[in-house]
Amino acid sequence: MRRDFHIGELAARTGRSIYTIRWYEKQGLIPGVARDAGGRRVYADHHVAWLDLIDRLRRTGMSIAQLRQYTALTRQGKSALKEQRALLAAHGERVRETIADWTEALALIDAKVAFYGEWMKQGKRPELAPHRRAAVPAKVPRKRRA
Amino acid sequence: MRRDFHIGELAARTGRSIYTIRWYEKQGLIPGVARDAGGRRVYADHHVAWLDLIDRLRRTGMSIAQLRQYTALTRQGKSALKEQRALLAAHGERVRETIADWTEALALIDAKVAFYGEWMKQGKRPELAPHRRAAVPAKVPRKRRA
DNA sequence: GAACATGCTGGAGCGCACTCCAGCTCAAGC
DNA sequence: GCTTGAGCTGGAGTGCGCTCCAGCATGTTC
Repeated sequence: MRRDFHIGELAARTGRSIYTIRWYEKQGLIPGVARDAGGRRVYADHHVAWLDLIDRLRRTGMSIAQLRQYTALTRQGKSALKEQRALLAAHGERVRETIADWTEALALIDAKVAFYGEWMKQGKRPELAPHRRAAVPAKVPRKRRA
Repeated sequence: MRRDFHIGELAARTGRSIYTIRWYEKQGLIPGVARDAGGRRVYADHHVAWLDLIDRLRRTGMSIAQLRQYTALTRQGKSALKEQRALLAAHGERVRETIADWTEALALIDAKVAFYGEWMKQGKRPELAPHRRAAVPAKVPRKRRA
């Protein structure tokens, strides 16, 4: 069974570039990276799993800064369990909100696509374009950049 | 009833900054902006609606470049209806995929939060951490930066 | 007609998340 | 023992989407 390996294999197994992995480490997102006699980084299977988790969080909009915080908490282990949980739960909440937001947007997009369909079918513009009546609240400051 | 207004009011009514509005126009995202005698931009209510639509699309991950394309198509009016519809439908598909992706990620996050809860309750790490068994496909090149 | 607000332009700057390079070391295979 | 390949470092560069500024023109109020 495989024991450990170098950065090239980690890159291949996670789909991230070697550059990115080194950069992530520099940002404090990859704890527990040993070096071999020649100064090369040495990884084990759990690093693959960790990078996959990181990737899930990144892809759901978690910033590098928050990821750094989370990583720092996991480094503290058991003593910071509560904080680890809280951070992840908060992120989950943001994800839930975003999904709701996107779902709402999707309804609008679908309506507009249907509207175009009608327009094409009838050869003339149907009454009241959907986006002209959409009561989108105007002043709300944008919370996330999804 | 209100007829038209200047950039300050448009900014106030859409929640975007004056800078952003001017920049959007430079990027070709705001068609039909007239000028008054003094060279100032003049807007009407439909610009508010348009900016709200733009915002919906932006917030669901449409890039400025795609928005530019879409705007160009709407400028062509009826003759490009089919393309407008296709572009929006394609975006809708991407939104659908992203929602699915995020929903999947949310399940993982919730599982991990629950795992932390167990750990804290039992005082010892439960069997098999969820992210260590998650069979995330590794090599798939990331398609979007959500 | 002076003061103040609002708007204009071109262009510089910024924050984020990478991405890449030059120049070097080290290890393994022939 | 020499070539080849993989990895190392510090630092520069990139793309995106804004954000802001200086310096100037115009409009409004008193």
